[in-house]
Amino acid sequence: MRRKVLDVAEVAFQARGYHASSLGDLMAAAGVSGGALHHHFPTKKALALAVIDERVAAAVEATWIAPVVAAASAREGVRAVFEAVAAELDQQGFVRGCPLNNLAHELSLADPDLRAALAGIFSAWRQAIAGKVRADQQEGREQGTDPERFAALAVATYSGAMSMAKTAQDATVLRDCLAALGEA
Amino acid sequence: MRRKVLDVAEVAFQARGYHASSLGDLMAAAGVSGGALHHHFPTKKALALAVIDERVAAAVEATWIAPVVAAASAREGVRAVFEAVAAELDQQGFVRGCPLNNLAHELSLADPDLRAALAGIFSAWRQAIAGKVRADQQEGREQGTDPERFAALAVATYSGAMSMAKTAQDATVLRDCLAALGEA
DNA sequence: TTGACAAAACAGGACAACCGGTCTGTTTAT
DNA sequence: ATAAACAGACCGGTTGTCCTGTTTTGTCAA
Repeated sequence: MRRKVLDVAEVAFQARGYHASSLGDLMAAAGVSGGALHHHFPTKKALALAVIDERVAAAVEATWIAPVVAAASAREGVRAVFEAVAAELDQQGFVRGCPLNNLAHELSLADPDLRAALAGIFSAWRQAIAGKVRADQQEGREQGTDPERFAALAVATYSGAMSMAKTAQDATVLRDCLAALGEA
Repeated sequence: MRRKVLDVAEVAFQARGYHASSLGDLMAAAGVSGGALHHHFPTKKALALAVIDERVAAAVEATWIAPVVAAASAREGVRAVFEAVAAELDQQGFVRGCPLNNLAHELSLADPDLRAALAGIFSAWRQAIAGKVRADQQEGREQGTDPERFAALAVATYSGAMSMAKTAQDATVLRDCLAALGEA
């Protein structure tokens, strides 16, 4: 039951946003009653926090952190993620946007607890990339690059490109940005 | 009257978002009645379209397009905008986010007309930057850069950095990204 | 294994507040 | 005199929270 609600909320929050997803819609989609929903998540905010902590964090880990950590280098990892996401969006034919950025945009100014949870995920993401750059430097694969700044640029570029791709419903901008990063 | 409503809606939509800004709140803040509001904007969506077409477009023009067009080069213009925005956010001590990206995130999947209006602003923004790069190339100030890709990267990086700055309530990431763009 | 009991999970109704849109009447501007 | 602008009431529907009652699950002792 709890998992059904989380599954449904994760999808709805990404596709429509938090405010535009009513508890009624989520209950109907998950096939649960008000009593059951409120037993597991006493308030709508509690549900959002659970989605952020359990689902959004996991999505960033799977889409970004794990591939970068496992890649031959940070640059190779970033390139691979951009390409994988662009290919996946092309195949889907629809761009729902980045789960983290979709919620971060909507909720960062709305609630400090939600903002803190979202900020924590951004921070972990950036630290993972910066950590990989440092490992690259120690092993001679990279030099002259500031790890924190590289990480900030990678996360910002991806976040912005996903926003643009969502508005344009076209994943080409991801490839354009990757090419421009390679050139610059 | 009409202008008061637009003023108030522009601020509320940026600060809280469209769905979390009720017409009641906007009316109270603008000091107008329901009759007056609906005379000028028959539906909430019409109000959002007006804010996008008249206020968001103007903000992107003032913050980005005009300075880049007037700069010595596209790269100099991009640098100057990042720095100016970072400085302004530091002075404000608060990050509300980019008016275009805030609404684009919330509304792109919610309504095709709103998405089209937002996409149009992104497109004009990118074209202005790409056009400046082309002018630079013709006058020998730039070479070997793909104008469209450079523009995509500049817009994406700024958009992503503003999202991150809003979540962190800290403008440092704008400077980090600018420095990383300079290095890369 | 069974029965008793408690806790957890679930169903679904009630509630006040809120929402955007519709509409009639009044005021203001031309 | 007429059109535009404005006031504010009304409406049905929606919303998240709160709550009581019922069902299911877990635990324990006999």
